[in-house]
Amino acid sequence: MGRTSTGTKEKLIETARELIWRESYNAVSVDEICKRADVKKGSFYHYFPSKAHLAVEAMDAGMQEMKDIYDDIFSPTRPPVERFRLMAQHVIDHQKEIAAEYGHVCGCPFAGLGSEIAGQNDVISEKVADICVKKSAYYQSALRDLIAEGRVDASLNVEAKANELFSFIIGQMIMAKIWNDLTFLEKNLERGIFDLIGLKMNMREAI
Amino acid sequence: MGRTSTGTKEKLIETARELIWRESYNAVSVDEICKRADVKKGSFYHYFPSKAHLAVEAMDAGMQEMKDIYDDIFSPTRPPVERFRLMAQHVIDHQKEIAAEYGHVCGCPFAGLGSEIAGQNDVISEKVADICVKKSAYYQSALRDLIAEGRVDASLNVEAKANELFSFIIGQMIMAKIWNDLTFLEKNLERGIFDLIGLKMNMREAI
DNA sequence: AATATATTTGACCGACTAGTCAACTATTTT
DNA sequence: AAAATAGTTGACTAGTCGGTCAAATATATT
Repeated sequence: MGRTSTGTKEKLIETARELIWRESYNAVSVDEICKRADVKKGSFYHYFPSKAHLAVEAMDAGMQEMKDIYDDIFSPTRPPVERFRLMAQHVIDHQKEIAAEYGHVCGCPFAGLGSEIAGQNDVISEKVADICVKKSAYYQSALRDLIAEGRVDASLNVEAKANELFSFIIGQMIMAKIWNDLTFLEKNLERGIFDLIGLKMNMREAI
Repeated sequence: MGRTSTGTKEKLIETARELIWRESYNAVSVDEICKRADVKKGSFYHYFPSKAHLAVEAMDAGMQEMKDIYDDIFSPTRPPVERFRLMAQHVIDHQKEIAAEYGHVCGCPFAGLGSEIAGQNDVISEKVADICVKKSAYYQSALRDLIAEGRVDASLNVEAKANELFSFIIGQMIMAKIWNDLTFLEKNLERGIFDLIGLKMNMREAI
C-alpha cells in the first residue's frame, strides 16, 4: 500500500555501482549519485541510512551478478581446465566492455573498494572478504577436479593454491587499471593461472 | 638566504605518507595532514601548489626508501633464489611493523594509491606505473640470473614473468589488507613466487 | 470518499573541503 | 643597519560534504 516506487532504489544502486567503480568510494559524493540517478537527496535517505549502506547494497547487487556468471563458468559439467580458461577470457572481455563504456580500465570493483576502505568501514570490508571466500570456492572445486583427473598432484594444498590464484588475478587487474592497458592481461592472465596451478603444458587442453 | 626552514616540508611529506597509507588519498584532508604535522595551512601551500603535488612528492620519498632496500635485497652478489626469499621475508616483516604501528595491515602504499586514483590524476598514475617498471627490473635481472644458473629454462619470457610475479605480490598484499591478516602472506607468498617462476622444489635453495 | 501509508520533494543544516592572501617573522646579503 | 628574501601564520573564502526534516503527493485499503 501507499505510493508506488518509480525504481528509485534500484536507480541509486546501479548509479552507485558505476560511479564508485569509475572513480572511488571517497571520490563520489551522495549529491553526485543523486544527480546522475535523477533522484532527490531526500529519497536517497529514505532508502539508505547512509552512503556506506548504499555501498553495501551496491556490492550485494554486484555479488549476485557475479554469482550468476561464475556458476555457469565453473559449472561442474565443464572440464576444470576449461573453467579456468573461460574465466580468464570472461575477465578480459568484461574489462574490455567496461573500458570502452567508461573510458578507462576499471579493474575489480570489489578489490578496489576493499583496498580503499579496509580498516575504515568494517561492514564493507567484511562484504569484500565474503566475496573472496566465494571466489575461492570456485577455484577450490575446480582444483579438486583437476586432481581427480590426475592432472595435478594430490598433495596440492587446495585452499592455499586457490588463494594464490585469487591474489594473482586481483593483482593483474590492478596492474591493468593502473596502466589503463588490457594487453598484458591478454598476454599473462591465462598462462599465469596455469603456471600457478603447476599444470604442465600438455595438461592445459581440455582434451 | 631568508628565514631558515624548521623542516616543515619534510614533516608534511612524512605525515602525508603515513596518513594516505593508513586511510586513503581521498579520505585524508589537507587540514588533517597539517594538524598532524603541526603545520599551518599557509605553509602547506607555500611548499605544495596542491594536495596532489604533495602526494607525488610523498611517493618520491617512498620510492627512494624502497630503492635503498631493494638495491640491497636484489644485489647481484646474492644468489637469485635468495633474493626472492629475502624479498618475501622483507615484505612480511615490513607489513608486520606497520600493522603493529598503525593498528591495521596497510598493504602496498603505491598500489593502494594507484588503484584509488587511476584515471583521475595522471601524474600520480604515472608515478605508480614508474614504480612498477622499477620493481619489474629487479625481478627481471634475478630471473635472468636464475636462467644463467640453469635453474630456469632459457625459453622463459622474462618480462612477462616479472609482471606476473609483481601482480601476484600486489594481489597478496591487497588480500592481506582486506582481511587484516598477515598469516597467509606467511603461508603463501614465498611459495607462490617460486611456483610462478616454475622453480622445482629442489631448485629453491641457494646451494 | 475517507483514511492510512509509502514515496517523493526541496529547502535546510553545521561541518568540512581545497585553496588564497596579506601580514608577520627570522635569517642572510649588502 | 638596511634591504632583500624565505618561511610562517591565521583569518578568510566559496563551494561541497553527509545528513535531516516537514510538507507534498500518489497509491492501496477501508
